[in-house]
Amino acid sequence: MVRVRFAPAPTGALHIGGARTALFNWLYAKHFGGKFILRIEDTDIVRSTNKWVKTILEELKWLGLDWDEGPYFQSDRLDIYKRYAERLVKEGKAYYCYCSREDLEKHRRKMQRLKRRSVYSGTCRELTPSQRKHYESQGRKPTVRFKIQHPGTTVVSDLIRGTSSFDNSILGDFIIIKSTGTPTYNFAVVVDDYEMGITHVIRGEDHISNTPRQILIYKALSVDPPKFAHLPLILGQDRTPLSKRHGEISITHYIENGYLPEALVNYLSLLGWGLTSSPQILSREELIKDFTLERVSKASAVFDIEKLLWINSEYIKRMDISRMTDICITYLKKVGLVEFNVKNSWFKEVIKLYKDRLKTISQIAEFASFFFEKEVNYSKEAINILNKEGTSQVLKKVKERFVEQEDFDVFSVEKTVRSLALELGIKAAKIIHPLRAALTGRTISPGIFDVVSLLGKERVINRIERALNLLKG
RNA sequence: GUCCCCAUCGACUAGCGGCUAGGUCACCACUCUUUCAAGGUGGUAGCAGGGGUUCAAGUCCCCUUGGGGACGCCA
Repeated sequence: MVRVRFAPAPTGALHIGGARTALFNWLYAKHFGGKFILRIEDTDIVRSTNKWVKTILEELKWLGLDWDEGPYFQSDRLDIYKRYAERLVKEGKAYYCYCSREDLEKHRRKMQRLKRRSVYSGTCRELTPSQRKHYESQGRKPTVRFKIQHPGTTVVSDLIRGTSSFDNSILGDFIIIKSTGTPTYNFAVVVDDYEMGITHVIRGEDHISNTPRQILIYKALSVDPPKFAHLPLILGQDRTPLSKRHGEISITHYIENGYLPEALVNYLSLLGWGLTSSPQILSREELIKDFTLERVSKASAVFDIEKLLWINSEYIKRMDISRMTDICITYLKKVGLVEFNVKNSWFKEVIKLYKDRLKTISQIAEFASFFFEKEVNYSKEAINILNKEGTSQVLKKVKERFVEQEDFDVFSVEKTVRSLALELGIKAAKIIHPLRAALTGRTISPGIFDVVSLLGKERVINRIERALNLLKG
């Protein structure tokens, strides 16, 4: 049975990279009918907060990455780590270290100055009982360090990158329990992954150099390590690791700005992974069916918002119109553009006009505002069109026709405008452009006959009158 | 600095010794058209460089270059 986990630290919102890691774990579990476990790694007491835990859970739920077990919290499991650490000390595989942070920092700086790799010097490796007693009497709180066996080599085999070996001497005796009694990342992960029966550790490439340390802990504990798979990193446009500098990277931002979860999932799945036949739009089911770690690429991938936007627009185009309408109404209410009692059937017609034009749901507010606002705001370009010679004559004529007209459906409106153009001996465009400017305040809109029809007789006439007044003044 | 990893169009990728190096986004042109999108058609663009191995190298090996990661009582 495949058991995988996603283990975020609640020190910030879920970001693009974390979401991708979660997604790949989730896909792997689903593909093999295994379990996806959520574990919160909150051993950094200072930076971890409950607020972020809540945010991360919400973001995962929005993405549809439901977990089968958890969330487990490492902060609830401190006794377990302590027990394992004590066992290692008893077996001579770990030891208490009384070195102060200052001493360690000094050593680190010295090694840096000498351009040497900084590894723990092993000062406390062979303390005698009386030395320990002496330190204890000074009130020093020890850390627990893992004893690295060297000489020796540790081989890491990775499902994505094959094997690579590390000389143990570069590892250094690392801390597994902090002086506060909480475990460090490397130790807690191993204990948890073992206790939780994790079979595959799928995580970011930045963890690759932690892996030999973790393997040595598994060995010391006399248990088999899980299989490892390190995913390539996600980079920004400048090929440095994706961060806030590159723009919005929190999932919350994408939730709030009109992206669809299935679109984001689809895009994320394509970052560092691809099919032989390369369709780009893949449903959740197709992803689950086709996902394998063998197809994950080794090279890091650049996050491309343009492609995400394209995928999002594809999902918008394919979306059921009723659902689309609901989502848009919810969004427009949120930004205060529409009242709470909007007429759904009318609204649906408006949304239909924009379905093929939106890249994000939030663009509806920008593109269609003139449908919802009482007063039209005229853009500079629209005013230019209105100011063209003969415009007011044309607008007056159209207005007259509209006043007389009973039916305001799209066909009737189009017929009216086109026959007027014929009568006046001008091109329909000569009427359409001023009309658009007058009704929408813009030079860009969906088809003008749809706009006229949906705006309705009263508003259309009012707006034309207002535009005419504007021209006089 | 040391260790580890990586390298196909601007971006994501297909390719697992024999392809005119394929697809998608973006870009450009044309088309449709009342504007803007969407749609349709076509196009520009790539194997980082150098050595090997082989009848044959984008594909295997080595070196160089470039990029990244790690070197915390962060995870």
